[in-house]
Amino acid sequence: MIGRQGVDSIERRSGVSLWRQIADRILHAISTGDFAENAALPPEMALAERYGVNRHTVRSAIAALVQEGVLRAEQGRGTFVLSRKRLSYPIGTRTRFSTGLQGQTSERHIVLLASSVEPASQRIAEGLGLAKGAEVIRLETRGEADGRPISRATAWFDARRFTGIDKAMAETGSITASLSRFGIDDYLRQSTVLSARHADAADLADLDLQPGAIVLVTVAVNVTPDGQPIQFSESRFPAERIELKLSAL
Amino acid sequence: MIGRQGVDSIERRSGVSLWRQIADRILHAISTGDFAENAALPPEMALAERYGVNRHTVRSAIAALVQEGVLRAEQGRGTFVLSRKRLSYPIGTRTRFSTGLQGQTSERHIVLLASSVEPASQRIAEGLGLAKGAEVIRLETRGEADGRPISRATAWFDARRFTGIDKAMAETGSITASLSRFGIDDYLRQSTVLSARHADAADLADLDLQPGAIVLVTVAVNVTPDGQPIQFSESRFPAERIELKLSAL
DNA sequence: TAAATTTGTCTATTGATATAGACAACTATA
DNA sequence: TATAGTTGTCTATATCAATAGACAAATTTA
Repeated sequence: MIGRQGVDSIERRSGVSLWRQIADRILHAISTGDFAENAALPPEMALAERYGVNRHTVRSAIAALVQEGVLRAEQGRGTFVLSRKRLSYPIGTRTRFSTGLQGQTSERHIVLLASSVEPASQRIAEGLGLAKGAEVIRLETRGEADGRPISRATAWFDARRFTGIDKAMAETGSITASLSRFGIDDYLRQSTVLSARHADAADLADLDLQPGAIVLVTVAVNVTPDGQPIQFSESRFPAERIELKLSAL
Repeated sequence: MIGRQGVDSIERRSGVSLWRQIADRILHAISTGDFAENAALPPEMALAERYGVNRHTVRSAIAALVQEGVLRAEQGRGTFVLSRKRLSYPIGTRTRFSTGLQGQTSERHIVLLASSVEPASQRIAEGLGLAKGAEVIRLETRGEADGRPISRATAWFDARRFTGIDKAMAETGSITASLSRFGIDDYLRQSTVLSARHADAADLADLDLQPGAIVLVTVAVNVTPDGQPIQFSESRFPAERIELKLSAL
């Protein structure tokens, strides 16, 4: 063996408290199967030793995860991992919210949080092929699966072409269904740009996340089959609940 | 306008210190163009008011970003945004490290950090179509562009078929070139699964990141044109330096 | 040159974070 | 039914994070 193993220590005075770093590690260990679902976590003392911190610090991390609904602690018995797998959200040429999660969830839908008409910013105008400042309709939506928020999206449409899409969206709860009211029976994903950051205050509230949570961010343009841009969107996915599976684009 | 605007406050007693949250916001503002590159940031007092914190807290955030090389502070003049754009790393059917960043960087290469032979774990065996426990070669690599680390990858190959690929990698500094030594002139990306998390201690060191940094994680399988799996890999990209552009898969 | 603006440094205080130890409460098991 | 193992609660202490105010140092502007 050349080289070295992965270090397993935590960072002090980093701006991120130890209990949150340990909470993140426990979440990661659960997601990789290192800590099995429905099974007991190692005892607090063992975790404290493993991460090189005090037992009380581990307790803070566990308390946060209990609060988040990831763990359940039982006095005298142990602390148990509740089963909530990360959903795998497919991204491809025909990315659709509802169909992609079939088989993984029993229920899923989109909620329209807000809508407005506004002038297009530079990047949105570019994405939609409009002049900067042209009127666009903005839809703020939240995707939910089995009652848990799993996405938070902002979508923009040409206001002239898609007048009333906000109402259609509120009524149908589906982008696909709303677009079909405007004669668009098929659309493709032209481009997707992906990044990640800490959730901001609005995302924390909308996605029911704890401060410090990470969101995956996609910026995408959907087009008609003949290449006409119809939708520009930015979506945020909580990284602790969702992974993105890139299928044939 | 229905609904509400994005909240612009920060979270207290969240496990993430205010100065780090503000540092993240400033980074985000720079990446969205809200704070222009090569221009002065608003004065500390203005930022303190904007984020609802004390001037000293803003100073802590700025100090961290100066440390990271994002800002430069000059007494009496102001604090300036240095220009370091986020690179756009394309992911598609023919994802290649070097070619994808052409035009964005003047120099890029891969460094082999370590290699070893080990038995395949469950998920790696599945990915490569081998029996669990079969011998695989593991390569630990770092990708760099213009002298800055931009990726940290672990790749596994069937040890029987690719004996000596570690040496080839060390000599050529290229996965593509190494594979061609084994008669593989073309390969495709079969699948990519994407997630994000905080960088662990090893990533922090290897990618020259500050604690609390976020990494994008891709888990991918590369196959020959006839569908034979040849490489299983997990790559970490610093979210502050890289965004992933999903092109035609 | 004087005034205004902006970053840099210092002291002081408060609350959150982390460590340490002791013991209570509860559960499983020998 | 003891006993060992586990989580829950309490006190105490030290360090980090955040606020507050004052003033110095450097630069720009009137």
